[in-house]
Amino acid sequence: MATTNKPVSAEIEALSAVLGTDASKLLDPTIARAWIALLTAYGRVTRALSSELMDASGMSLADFDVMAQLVRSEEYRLRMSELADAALISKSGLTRRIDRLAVNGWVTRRRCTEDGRVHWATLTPLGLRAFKGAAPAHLAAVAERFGSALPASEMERLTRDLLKIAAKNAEPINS
Amino acid sequence: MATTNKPVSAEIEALSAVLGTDASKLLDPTIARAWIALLTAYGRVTRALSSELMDASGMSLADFDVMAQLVRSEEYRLRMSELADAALISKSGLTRRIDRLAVNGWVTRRRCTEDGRVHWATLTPLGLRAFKGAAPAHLAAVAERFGSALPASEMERLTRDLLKIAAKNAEPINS
DNA sequence: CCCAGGTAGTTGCAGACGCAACTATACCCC
DNA sequence: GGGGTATAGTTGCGTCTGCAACTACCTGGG
Repeated sequence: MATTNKPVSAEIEALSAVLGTDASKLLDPTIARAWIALLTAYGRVTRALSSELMDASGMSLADFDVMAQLVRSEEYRLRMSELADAALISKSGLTRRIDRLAVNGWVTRRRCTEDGRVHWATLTPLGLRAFKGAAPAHLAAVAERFGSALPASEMERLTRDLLKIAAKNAEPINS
Repeated sequence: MATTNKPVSAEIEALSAVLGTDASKLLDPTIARAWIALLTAYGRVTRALSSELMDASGMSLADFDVMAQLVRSEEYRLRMSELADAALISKSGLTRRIDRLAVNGWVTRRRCTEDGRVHWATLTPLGLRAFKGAAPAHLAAVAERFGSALPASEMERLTRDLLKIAAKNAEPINS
């Protein structure tokens, strides 16, 4: 990664000199710049959003994502594995995240009566209230930190491009 | 976050119903889609790159970034705090990362003779060799997973957009 | 029946991160 | 030149993560 103040192309030039071969043949400078820009933009925005959300609502970004998935689900509940896939985290990560949300009283975990292997994670009324309390400020922060940088048409183009990249890398997260 | 298979706009619709107010006034759906696309693209690409790099070279993505910063620095060395800023991690994170790299013999840490507070992290010849060994495959993977999704002109536009977003969120990482 | 094999979820473990408090050094100014 | 302040780096601590091994449960074939 590079800071914004230094020209990113220098990275490739330095690598070229060191690698003995022409590094720009290994990684086109245009691509390198874009990749570093993605890392930088992602890192800065998520860092800021995460600490703002935590300060305002005592909720991590990952908590918010998980609860958002439950909010948009029927009866506010999902099976553990569905939820893990939707929130893009590992099964074990979800187990412990639900533990923490359960301690707060925001989510319950109940074994399914029809299939004993399945557990339902369900948003509680308290959890729903917490989410409703957190969402406005968090969504406003996304709009401010991320959304306000580009006009709408450009934002749509950005979406298309990013989804193409995502599509190129569509692999399941849980084995 | 959402999976790719579900229409992202559903997220906003579901939130609207639940939040009681019109969620699209809190977060424009265009922005929401773009934000989720960014999270998804970032998550998938870095996850894949990270495990490929680790398997091939026993090096984490963060290790690679730190070593890349040293490679492009004069005399292959940087002060701890410069390096932390350049690699976008916290001071304490860097301290421990350098510990690990030092155990591998890839980096040394020496106190500066002129200013006793300063410590220089220096890439060793062994570290340089490890980096040279890892770089080609890793850079090729970046080109494949990230770079090949878009034509060059589009990639440049993407870079400009991402840098605008990064610029909107330019805050120092270390207090 | 019951056992083999598959699926859902949890747990042990090791690695990583950041914040805040701490140590060590330098600098400044009276 | 001694005390206050600023800077560089490390450490204690709590938290988060994923992988691999494990438990619990279901299901289908003999």
